Amino acid sequence: MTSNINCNTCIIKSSAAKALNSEQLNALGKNCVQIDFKKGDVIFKEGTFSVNITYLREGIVKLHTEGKTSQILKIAKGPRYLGIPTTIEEKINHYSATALEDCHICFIHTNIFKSFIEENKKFAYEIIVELCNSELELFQKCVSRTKNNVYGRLSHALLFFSEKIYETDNFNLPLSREELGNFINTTRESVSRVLAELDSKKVIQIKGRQLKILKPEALKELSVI
DNA sequence: GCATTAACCACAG
DNA sequence: CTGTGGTTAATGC
Repeated sequence: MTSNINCNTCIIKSSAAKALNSEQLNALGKNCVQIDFKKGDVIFKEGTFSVNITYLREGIVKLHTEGKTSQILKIAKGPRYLGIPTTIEEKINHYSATALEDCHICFIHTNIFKSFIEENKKFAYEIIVELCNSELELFQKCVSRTKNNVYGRLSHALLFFSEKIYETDNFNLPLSREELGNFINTTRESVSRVLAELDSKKVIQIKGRQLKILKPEALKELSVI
């Protein structure tokens, strides 16, 4: 149960962890736990105390706010870190993470993570790169949400799932209509209507959550970004 | 004014 | 949880 993890032999290291030497990887193994989550499981929750950096080795999660007006902030696919902004210099999680598919997660003590940043330049640099990518992605999303109408926002989201998450034109949507609405700032009714209309125009094929993108170019035209 | 967009509500699968 | 229809408020032309 309390056996240490061997991070030296991990084949799904983050690009930052690849910069660690063997000694540091041993230290990392002693200061983290790996936990498997099932689809639908809560990984961490908004408002709770947090002393860990969360590393999503494998799987897909949604980062979201709690409450009646729940917003989906981001959909993330492993490998990548999840909780850096909500853990560094913060005691309380500012958002929740829920598994959309089965996930392998490593919880890493914030202290060892911080010490790596101090003692290993390459590690720190790779963390900055990841945070920069994340910010750019959010800027894009921000523009899409501000400049696009419902068609454009949904098109953007469908392309995002297709290109960034599943890397195929044919996949199952990981979200309900309601959640999709929360993701692109609209209502479940609008999502239903737009999906039905795109289907009737043969831009996509939608059956329940089964989605096939027939004309990605058409979706790109609907979205300004 | 008139048309369009999208939210809100209600009700039926 | 979804799909659809009616209603309505806001916005653009």
